[in-house]
Amino acid sequence: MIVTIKDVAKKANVAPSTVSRVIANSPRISEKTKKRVREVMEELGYYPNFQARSLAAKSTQSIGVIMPNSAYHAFQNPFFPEVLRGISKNAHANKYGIYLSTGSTEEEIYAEVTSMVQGRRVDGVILLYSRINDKTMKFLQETNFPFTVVGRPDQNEERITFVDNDNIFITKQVTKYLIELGHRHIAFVGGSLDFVVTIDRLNGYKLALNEAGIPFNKDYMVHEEFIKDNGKEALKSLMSLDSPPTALVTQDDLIAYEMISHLGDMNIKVPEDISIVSFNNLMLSEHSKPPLTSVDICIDQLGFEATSCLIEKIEKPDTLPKRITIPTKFIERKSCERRQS
Amino acid sequence: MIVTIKDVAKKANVAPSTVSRVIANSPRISEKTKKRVREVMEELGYYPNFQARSLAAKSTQSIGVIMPNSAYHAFQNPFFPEVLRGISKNAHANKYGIYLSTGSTEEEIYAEVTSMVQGRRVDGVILLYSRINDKTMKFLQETNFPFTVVGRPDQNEERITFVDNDNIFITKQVTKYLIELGHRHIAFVGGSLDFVVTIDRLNGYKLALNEAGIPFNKDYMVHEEFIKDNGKEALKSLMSLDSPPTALVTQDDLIAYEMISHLGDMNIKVPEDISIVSFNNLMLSEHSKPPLTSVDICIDQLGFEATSCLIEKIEKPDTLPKRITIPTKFIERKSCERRQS
DNA sequence: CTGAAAGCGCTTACAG
DNA sequence: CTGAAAGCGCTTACAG
Repeated sequence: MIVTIKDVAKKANVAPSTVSRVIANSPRISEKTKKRVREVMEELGYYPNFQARSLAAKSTQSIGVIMPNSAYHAFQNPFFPEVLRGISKNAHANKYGIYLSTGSTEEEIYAEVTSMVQGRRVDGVILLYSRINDKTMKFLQETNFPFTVVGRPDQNEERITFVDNDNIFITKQVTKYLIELGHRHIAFVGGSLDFVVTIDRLNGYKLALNEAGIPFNKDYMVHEEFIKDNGKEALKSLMSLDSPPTALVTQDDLIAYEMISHLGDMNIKVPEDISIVSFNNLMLSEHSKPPLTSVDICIDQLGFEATSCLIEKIEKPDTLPKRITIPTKFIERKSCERRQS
Repeated sequence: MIVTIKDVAKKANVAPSTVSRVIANSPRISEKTKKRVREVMEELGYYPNFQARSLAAKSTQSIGVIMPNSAYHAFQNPFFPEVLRGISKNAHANKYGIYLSTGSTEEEIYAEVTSMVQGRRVDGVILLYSRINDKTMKFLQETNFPFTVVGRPDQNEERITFVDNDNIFITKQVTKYLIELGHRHIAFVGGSLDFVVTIDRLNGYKLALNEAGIPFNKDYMVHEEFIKDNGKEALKSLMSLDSPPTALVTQDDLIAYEMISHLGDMNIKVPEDISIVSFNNLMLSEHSKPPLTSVDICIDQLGFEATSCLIEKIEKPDTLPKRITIPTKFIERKSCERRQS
């Protein structure tokens, strides 16, 4: 019923091992034999069985991609499909398949990853997030299983291969940009502090304030937890401070859109009354009202490079750990304005 | 080095077959033995090897998910992560893994699917799109491999299990809604006509016009091809017709956002000058300017149900083909207005 | 350049 | 309730 390597071997008058070598395109087989075997394969409609191959060769030719469970609106955030695109472009070119893990709690993710790794379902893993004190990452490190991270690990940075933007630097730049426009009351609207990306961006923001001699104001920090519950209320209390911010640094374009909408409801105009800079430069940001000034972090490149590093690690286990920094582009649009004093 | 079923068997003083039965939680093994074996598994850190299991049991416990290659902005469109969420929720609950295929051309997709199927890498396949005359779908049907479709197949509808909204009906409703607001010049801004979803929605639109005695005007049809190249120009020529439309039915919220942006540049106001209804009800549509009137098609439910059907088909091969229709919700917001005559 | 044989780590009739 | 044995479909030293 199912055509196996034996059927091909018999019909082509060779040994199964020869057929196997033809599949692998081994240079040790003569072109003549290869041709004949290939014809038979074609004729019989032979396809190699992945499981058998994996078991015998101890390589699955697939990589596990781990999504975070609770990043802000993860599943509606175009970040993930975009990074997947980068990953799959590269994986595909190298003949790797993608195994997707999407646990909905930290525990589920951990369980999925351990069984994926221990059960040898994949040859390596890409973590699409970096969270503080992450069990899953710790596990991967301890078992010495090939993995790479999109984002900066919070521990053992020097011993883990990862791909990231220079979040501290770019957030500093972006905050400086606002300061140079005359803003002094700048709020930071970020994701969860469980994620390293939030911490890094917050730090970049603080560095810029510090350099400009602007004191950091805790009331100017708004985090995911508040937004999720009730973004509007969070924003309202921010805007009713004694000296409300005249500019926002938001973690992600999606959050920026939401903020702009709420501000509109409160009759606060962007950029006339308040300036906004954001990150990710989603396709839509060009078309939002006003068009959003945003940092393009080259999401698909993050995925692409993480995949390169992983494949390298899988195929040459003694590859040294490295950090790859993906350059960013500041896209100036219309959501920021000079502060009238 | 790697702990196998044999190691466990030896240490627990049972046969490998017994260990295997414990893993499968066979009722034929005594609780006492199970307990002992499980303790040893724990102690040795045993994890079953997926490949070996798959090979012996002829079941991979994973499903292949096939993304389209060129749907409008597929990789920035939140439709896909959303549908993936529905799929993974269900797959996970049933102990299936997800194998993602993301070829970038139709040929690549076809090649990936055939090797996935013939190589027994997955037990079944979900197609996330339905395109006219699709080789891949034809292949799946001919090989009689378990698969389901998110969307309506263009051929052999009665013999394929699929999950869809009632696109014809809902687009008719939505067009009627515009007609009842007094609009007579209604344009249809759609995706590619290669996809059945576009055809269905276009037909619903035509039906509504027809019922209202409004002649169908070919100039009122704008398709993906034009938008992609230059959405602005496409819109400009639409709006500079002798009698430009006073309302748009757009295929997808993403397109709607883009149109609203371009219209803004042309000083045409939504909804004062032109009304827009759209589909998908993305998270953002609540926050767009104006908030978008859109049809919620329950994307994650599409994915969830498609997965149920597929798993049923995998586990009971004689399950009859069926169509499942996911109900939709019309979300009325502020992007439509009564036509002043 | 090719083949015979062992083995990858499981499952599953069959037998008792 | 448990075990011995064959087999899933490949790969890969080893030998010639």
